[in-house]
Amino acid sequence: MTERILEDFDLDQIARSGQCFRFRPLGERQYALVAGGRYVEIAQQGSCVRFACPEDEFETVWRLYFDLDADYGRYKGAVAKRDKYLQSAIEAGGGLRILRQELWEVIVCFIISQQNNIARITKCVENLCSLFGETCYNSSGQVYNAFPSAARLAACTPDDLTPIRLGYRAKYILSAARQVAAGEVDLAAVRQMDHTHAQAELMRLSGVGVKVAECICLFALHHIDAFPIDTHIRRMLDEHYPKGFPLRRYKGFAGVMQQYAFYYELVK
DNA sequence: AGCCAGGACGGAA
DNA sequence: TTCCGTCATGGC
Repeated sequence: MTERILEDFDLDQIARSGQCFRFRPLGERQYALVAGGRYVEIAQQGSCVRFACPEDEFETVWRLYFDLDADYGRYKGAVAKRDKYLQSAIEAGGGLRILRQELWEVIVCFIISQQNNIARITKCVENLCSLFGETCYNSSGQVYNAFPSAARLAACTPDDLTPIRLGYRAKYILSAARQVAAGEVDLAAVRQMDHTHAQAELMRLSGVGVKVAECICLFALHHIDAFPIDTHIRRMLDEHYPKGFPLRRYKGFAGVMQQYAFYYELVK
């Protein structure tokens, strides 16, 4: 068990932010999370966050995963006082963090996300893991399913994926899995690329366009200058920033502002 | 019944 | 380059 007092951290906001689909609610401000091949239960009371794991696991895994060494106060402080929209967004979602999720998992999750809603995306991901993910047991006897590897999915037929209810996205995922499993797209190399090159390389994958590639860059590769524009962000930009979003002001971390805005559009 | 959901793709124009 | 029809599924 590890406890920490964390600033700019809200477990509910993070779990509902739509960047990760593997938070399972356990109770009031409590979640089970499978990430990085691990299962952990997390609970928050006020600013106190309890991780049901040893200190060393918290330090070596979850500190990085939740981006706890970054100063989100600095990001929020960069917002202009007169920018009422972003100020409201920060007020609503000031506890958000940009997670560092596993690359292949984020690729698949955001291929699924296209023309879809978060509730159904979550169901698809759960189905995918329970059907094809390796069954794992942690030290406290918890049973959980890892996210299925590219090789595992590449071995599937379209019929195998029917019960997942992926719709037309199933063929994208099978194709992308084959590209990765065959080494046609080298994910290890993508991890070493800068934002621009990573985006271009990711777009070689079946079912990955500009928006999905930006989500992958932001939520897996931690290129926090990535700025995915989906239907909500598009509508928000048209309504609140008709003469353009101040990307210059947030140079290098515009993706953090995007996430505040996206979350605000979800909950407002 | 029709519209929308964290879009991408292939083919026209 | 931009535009357009199409692609599954489920909730409202």
